[in-house]
Amino acid sequence: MDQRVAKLPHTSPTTVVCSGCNLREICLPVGLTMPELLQVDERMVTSRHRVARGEKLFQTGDRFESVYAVWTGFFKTCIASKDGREQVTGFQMGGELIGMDGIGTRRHEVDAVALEDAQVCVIPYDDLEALSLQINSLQQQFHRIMSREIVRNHSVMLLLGSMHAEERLAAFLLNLTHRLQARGFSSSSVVLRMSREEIGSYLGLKLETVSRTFSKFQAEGLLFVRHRQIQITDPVGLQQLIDGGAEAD
Amino acid sequence: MDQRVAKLPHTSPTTVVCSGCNLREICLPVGLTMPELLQVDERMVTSRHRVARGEKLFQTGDRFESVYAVWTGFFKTCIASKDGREQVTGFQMGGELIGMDGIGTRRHEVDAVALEDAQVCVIPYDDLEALSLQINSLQQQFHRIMSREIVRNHSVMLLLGSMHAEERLAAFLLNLTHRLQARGFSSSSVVLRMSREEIGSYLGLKLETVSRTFSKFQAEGLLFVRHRQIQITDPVGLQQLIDGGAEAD
DNA sequence: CGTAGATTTGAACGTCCTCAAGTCGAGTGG
DNA sequence: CCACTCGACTTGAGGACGTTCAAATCTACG
Repeated sequence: MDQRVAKLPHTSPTTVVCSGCNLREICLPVGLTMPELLQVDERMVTSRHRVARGEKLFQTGDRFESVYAVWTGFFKTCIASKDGREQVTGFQMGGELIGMDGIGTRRHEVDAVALEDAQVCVIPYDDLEALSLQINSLQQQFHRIMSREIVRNHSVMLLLGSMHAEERLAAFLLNLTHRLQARGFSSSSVVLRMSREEIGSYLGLKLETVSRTFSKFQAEGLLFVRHRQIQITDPVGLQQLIDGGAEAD
Repeated sequence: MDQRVAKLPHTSPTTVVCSGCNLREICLPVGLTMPELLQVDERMVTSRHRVARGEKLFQTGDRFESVYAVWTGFFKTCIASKDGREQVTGFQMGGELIGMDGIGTRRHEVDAVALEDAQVCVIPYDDLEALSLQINSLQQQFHRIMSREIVRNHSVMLLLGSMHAEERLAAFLLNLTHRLQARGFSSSSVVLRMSREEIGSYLGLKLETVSRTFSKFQAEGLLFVRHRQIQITDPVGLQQLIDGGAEAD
């Protein structure tokens, strides 16, 4: 459970090509021309790793060498303070980048755990930096991704700092469905890949509160819950819950 | 109050040189060699803006054109949701960069407000990108700064998601004093530049709770409070408050 | 010196947490 | 195939922490 997959012989030497990847329109190489894409294929030595459910892609303190693009599967990233507190800082799905936390210190500052069997593209950071110096639009895209990560963090702060339990869970669900929709999945039917406790950690709530809030949403006709299977029947209602939540202000 | 300073004729055409700046060791150009620094001076057209206390350097929705390095003064950045909720996402002091939120969308995603009369170095983003392509260590440094911003956000999430009021305020104060110390100021005597309400917004607490917690800290002999003047007498005690806060886990 | 805004403090309330018990479902071995 | 077991989830009751509402105090600044 605590052995790192990066050390296991899961690396596939198979030629990994961005140019032929179905995720290239939402992943790192968005906006690159075909010649640029081919350069990326050739010079950004990209291998793939498999990470089994429950295993870590990397953990806090590991030397930082690569960033990872999720190809298949689903991850969480989390930090733990000395005294055992854990905070989930994000959930990542296909086309999203993991590991940028390590650039600053050259050590990873979070744990990245696969919530289901997953595959990631390994992007050696030195190669990425080197190629960024030559492909203008790659540099731009990388900056955009980091910037969006910062903005995403801000909205989590807004959520944690000023929203009530119901608003947090509603915002979480809508964010999840929007991202799934962008990947061609149903926006109403979701199978959660994470436990109530992990959702709670991300949202700053206890698992019981998450569970209760799901039940309340169901009682109010906003969705159907059955364990990790969620059917959202009233996304507008969920959105209104968020928008109207601070009218008193 | 809501007019943007960027549009006012405050820009100083005075030659602004990173190579001669007292903050160059903690600001963007950390680690650059002198020749590289001179190139930055020459090609990263850097002017300065004055921003009066209470005025905005930029606000949400403004077109993104530059990032800003705080030279003097003190800022807050915050986001507002439609329904009037406000969340302070950070406080910035000398040597820290503001505006990276705008890279992703080419629009600023936060408001940046001066909490005291301030001066910032304007770093046109196109110039920064262009020069990053030529000065390897500038690119690296910029990536490091964005990465650290992400990591900082993570620790705010930990704070908001799993800490109690006292722990939050203790963590806030220690973070502030550490940053002031790195800039050569006393780490025990602090003049807060922000109101209780702004601290509360950052920490996900109401201003009354912030005030009460300050009073409690004083009663416990951790510090002296007198309005915005803070004397920290027991930083170790504050740190223990944070470290020991979740022993039950 | 007066006023507006910031801060402090008190009391009652509400949301979420804690603790606890019970339910459900997947995987396992008989 | 079914009973068993473990972990995940649900639900209830009581309590804690932080909020809300209110009033008093203080400071800065014109």
